[in-house]
Amino acid sequence: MSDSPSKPRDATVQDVAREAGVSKATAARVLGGYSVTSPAVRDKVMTAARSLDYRPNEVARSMTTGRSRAIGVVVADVENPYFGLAVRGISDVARAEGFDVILANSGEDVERERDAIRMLLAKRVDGLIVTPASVHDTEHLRAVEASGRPIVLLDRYIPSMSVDTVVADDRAAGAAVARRLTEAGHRRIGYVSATACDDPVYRGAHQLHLSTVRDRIEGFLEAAAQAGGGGCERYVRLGVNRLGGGPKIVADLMALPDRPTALIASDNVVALELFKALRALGIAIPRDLSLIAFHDADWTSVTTPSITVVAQPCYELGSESAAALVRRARGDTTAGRRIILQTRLIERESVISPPR
Amino acid sequence: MSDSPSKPRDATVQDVAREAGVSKATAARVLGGYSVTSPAVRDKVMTAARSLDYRPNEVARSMTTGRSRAIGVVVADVENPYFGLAVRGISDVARAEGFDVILANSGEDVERERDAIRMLLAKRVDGLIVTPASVHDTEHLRAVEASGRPIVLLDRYIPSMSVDTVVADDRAAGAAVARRLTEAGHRRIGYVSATACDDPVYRGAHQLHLSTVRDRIEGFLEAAAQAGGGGCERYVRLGVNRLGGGPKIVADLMALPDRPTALIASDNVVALELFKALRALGIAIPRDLSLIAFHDADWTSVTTPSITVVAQPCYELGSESAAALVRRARGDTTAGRRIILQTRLIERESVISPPR
DNA sequence: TTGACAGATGAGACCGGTCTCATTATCCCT
DNA sequence: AGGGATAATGAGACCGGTCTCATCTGTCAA
Repeated sequence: MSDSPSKPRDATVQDVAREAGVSKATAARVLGGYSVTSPAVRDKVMTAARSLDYRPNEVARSMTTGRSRAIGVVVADVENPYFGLAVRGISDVARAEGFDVILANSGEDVERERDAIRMLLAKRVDGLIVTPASVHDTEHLRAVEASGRPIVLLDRYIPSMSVDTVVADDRAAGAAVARRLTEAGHRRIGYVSATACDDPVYRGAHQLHLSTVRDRIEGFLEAAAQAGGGGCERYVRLGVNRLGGGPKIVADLMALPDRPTALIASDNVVALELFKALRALGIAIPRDLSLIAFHDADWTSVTTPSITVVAQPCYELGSESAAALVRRARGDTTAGRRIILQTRLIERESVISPPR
Repeated sequence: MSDSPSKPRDATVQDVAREAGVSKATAARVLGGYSVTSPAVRDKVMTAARSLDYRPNEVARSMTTGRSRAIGVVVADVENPYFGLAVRGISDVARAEGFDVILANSGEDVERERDAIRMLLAKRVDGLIVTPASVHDTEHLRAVEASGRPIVLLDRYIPSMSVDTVVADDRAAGAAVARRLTEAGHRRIGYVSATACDDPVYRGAHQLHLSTVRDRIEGFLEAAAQAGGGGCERYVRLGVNRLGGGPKIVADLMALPDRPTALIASDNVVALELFKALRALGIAIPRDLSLIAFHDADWTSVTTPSITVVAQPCYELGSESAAALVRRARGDTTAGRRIILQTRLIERESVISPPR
């Protein structure tokens, strides 16, 4: 129908070639910047290209080459600044290396993760960076590995996969937090995570489908036990979802006969939930209860009291994984490596000795 | 070199056709789900496809069709949860409508915005959603509009462009904030924005290259003046960057002979900066100074005092823009519309009457 | 002068889908 | 039984690049 106004079909190599009076092959050589051409021809072609406002069609280009100069990133939660920072790390490195970044969001859902990977592969990205939503549900990840397309795991490792993986030292971080608290005198320490789980009561590491959470809890429990804080398993709570659940879990913990004297929040969203719930119950931090949170979210320094946190190398997590992926995309076929970055405990005001 | 192990080149329509014993055209019909085929053939082809683990090559597909069933999103700052939420709104709608989302980050930088748009167009996305980094530097956006590819502006409008635009009612929001403060008795009200600017002193709306900031400030100044708070222009400060600058700007404002009795923060990052800087100076909120911030970031409810904020319809900003874009991609050619969503003031504890 | 050789260009196949058009098989009706 | 409409399939062009291979020209050494 009304197609007359906006039909100035994009200029193609062929069009440019005609305008410049050379063959399609020659024009392509100039425009694609490959092979050799004479300065005179180069000039003619570039002039023609400009006058026709030629823009290369990446789709056609990547169909023939099989490569797209793009890397796909599947992130667990775009809304979380934690991953936002990692994405910036990825973008910066990718850009510097000449790769575009295509970002997709899984929302911690394996189904959507699968979809996102399918789409990215269909778009023929040169490689994938994924924060796997589950250590258990991984055939789709293995399929990528098997297909020979590079894949890098970000933030969470999968024990049975040997692809490049960039993670924080979560076990050490969990242990460091436990030590900080036991040294302050705490023996009954709780751990609260957002990770969804059928059963909010901790029954063992096998329930956990994220390596980060699993490692942190194991590191914490082990270090706590060593320091005389055995049996903290009973203070581990899972599945604090964003839409509440915090108040109930906090109330439960606080109603225990031997209630914990310190709490560890697995990420900044959980920390916020705990903070609110504790305040609502009239439990003062740190007087009645000490608190340490994972992730140095900017706001944790501004609450009253400010919150002692584990700072994680988010940006580096991203930049290292991008660097690894680029190496692979360029042909590196050495064995997969696991890059483990260190965390850092930032002391603030939310930890003191337990009340007697 | 070591190419022997991972060379099982992906199966193509041709391969499936051969395996199923039909022509390439027929196999394509079945696999592409178009035209008509007999149930028997359909069966044979699907079986063959499964056995060969066929996956369609979207690149080839979109080369012939010219469409990619993907929409490109250029967001100003992935790290900002404000946009994170909007992205979720976009994703949800896009997904429901059968579109993939390709996300790119401009970091509020026009140059990167241009790059991102070039890349997305080269990938032949079916449409673009952009949060323009500047109202002034817009030829690349106009070029998209002129090319006939749908483009929707998100969060910020460009007065001279008539494409679909989804924004919050920033002018009304600015006015509402001003009224809230003047009704509490404030007459000297400051406004602090992160928007970069050559000159941190406000000289007029023309310096501002973001419609959001401009509208908010204009709405604020107008409403303040009406209520007897004229001359607040001198309390407007721009360019609080993330890496400090907050302390200096706050110190400057507080050193003025007639220092402001209330401050408005243009977004939650600025609010955080102000909060820290004020605390460092020993200025108590709300006793010495009232504070209202834009964006209901989750942490604003947990500070002491909690912060009165303007809640913005982030998710809806995203979902509406995606809906608009999908409409366009499906062929709607009616005139561009501007969709204006309302904000809401959430009362908390950071506003009281000014000290005498 | 001639032949080897490098540099520059052209012709055309190819990537993996979609889609048009022609052909064949099937069915229904008079 | 014959003819026209319809359904199902095949053959092959096409999208816009890349890339191989052949051709042509000019230079230089023998």
